[in-house]
Amino acid sequence: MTDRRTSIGNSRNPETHAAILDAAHELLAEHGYAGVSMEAVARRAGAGKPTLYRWWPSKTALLIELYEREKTRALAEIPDLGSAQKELVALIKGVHRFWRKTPAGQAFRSIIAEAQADDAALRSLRDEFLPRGRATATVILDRAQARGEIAPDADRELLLDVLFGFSWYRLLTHRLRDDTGAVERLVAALLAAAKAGGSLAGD
Amino acid sequence: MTDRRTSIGNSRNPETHAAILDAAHELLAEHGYAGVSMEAVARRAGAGKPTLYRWWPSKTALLIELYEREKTRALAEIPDLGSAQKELVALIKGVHRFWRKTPAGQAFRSIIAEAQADDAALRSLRDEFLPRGRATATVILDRAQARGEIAPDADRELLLDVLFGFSWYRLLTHRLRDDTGAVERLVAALLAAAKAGGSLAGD
DNA sequence: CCTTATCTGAACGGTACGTTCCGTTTCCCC
DNA sequence: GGGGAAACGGAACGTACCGTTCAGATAAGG
Repeated sequence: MTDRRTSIGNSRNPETHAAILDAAHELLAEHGYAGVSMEAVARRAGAGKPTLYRWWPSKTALLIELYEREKTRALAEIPDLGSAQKELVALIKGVHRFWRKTPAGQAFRSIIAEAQADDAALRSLRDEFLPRGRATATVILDRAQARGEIAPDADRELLLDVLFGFSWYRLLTHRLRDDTGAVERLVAALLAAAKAGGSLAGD
Repeated sequence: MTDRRTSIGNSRNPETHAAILDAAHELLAEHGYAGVSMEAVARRAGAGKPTLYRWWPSKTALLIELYEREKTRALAEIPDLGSAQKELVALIKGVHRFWRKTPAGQAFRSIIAEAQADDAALRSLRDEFLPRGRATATVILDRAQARGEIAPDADRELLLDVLFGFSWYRLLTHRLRDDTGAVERLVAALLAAAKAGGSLAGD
């Protein structure tokens, strides 16, 4: 959108790269999912469509890179807060805030939506993208197990499925905001079950 | 797809109505979300596009009607099974089976995806479609409260958000199948919390 | 009988997709 | 210093779908 850009020769132009991600960022913030098309991004970025397709095979790939960029900017690791309750609540609420305050929420909604129409996108979402996002939670659960806050045989995957499922549900129905302590109570309930070793423990 | 249909005069032709829903059903089963376009449905049904748009303002509306039709065919009410645990597990597993065995799962994925690109579709999904689906669960929770299985002030909305959030997550990541007793354990954990009146109870 | 509403089919302008070709720029290597 | 090689923007292409409009045909209902 600024001055004219062109090739810088034999290698990739980082300005072009940034301009395209910035354009996607702005379109996402202004018009949501529907406003983001490869054509619109190219127009806004002052780039050629072949340039987009040279670096990103699909719109989903572009959105994923945008999401990761925002993530490293806005989302920090969760430090040791003394209890799994506090840490998990901080994690979930941090993610919700991230989704609300940045275009990342829009991007993520788009990525999920796209995955429902494209099998390859679904596999990449489930097998590469989501596991990366679970890394922070895994650290928290490791600490919790070391503290003895959850049983050694607790079904951690199920616990995370429930927490992220809840988050997805709120995101996809546009209800991230209604925080009447729901996250706190949900985490408390799940931790209680995971500690007892009864219900959320391995089968 | 069968013989030629035409107007039957002054009133709506039920064969046309059925043929369009059947065509959507088949396309959904064969090609998933991506295979369903208003054009493709019209072609397969041997119908005119104006006919589709006369009765359904959007693809989402068509998919919702298709979903409801399948639902009344495949999904029954949950009878009194003696415990909320059994009933909720039966409900959730029934829904998962419904999503797996019929095109309804594809339809529902499409409806959710569409809602991420269209605000009107999102509102209709959240404020009309989903509440209808919660009716069965509400009956179960009423019985549970009458039995004293969950506290009178339990946060029923949160409980359902968690259960359906989990189900959505599994549906949208195409992992409805891996039942290692996950549903049973999740329901048990939530019911325990809702009975204690501590964590899942009203704030 | 004739208004009225339905149906199919064809066509329209608009948007986006993903690709191809072109001419230009500049680095990298010889 | 010269010559690929690869990147860049721009234009155009064919395909697909969108949602709408028009035409022509059908047949119920008053």
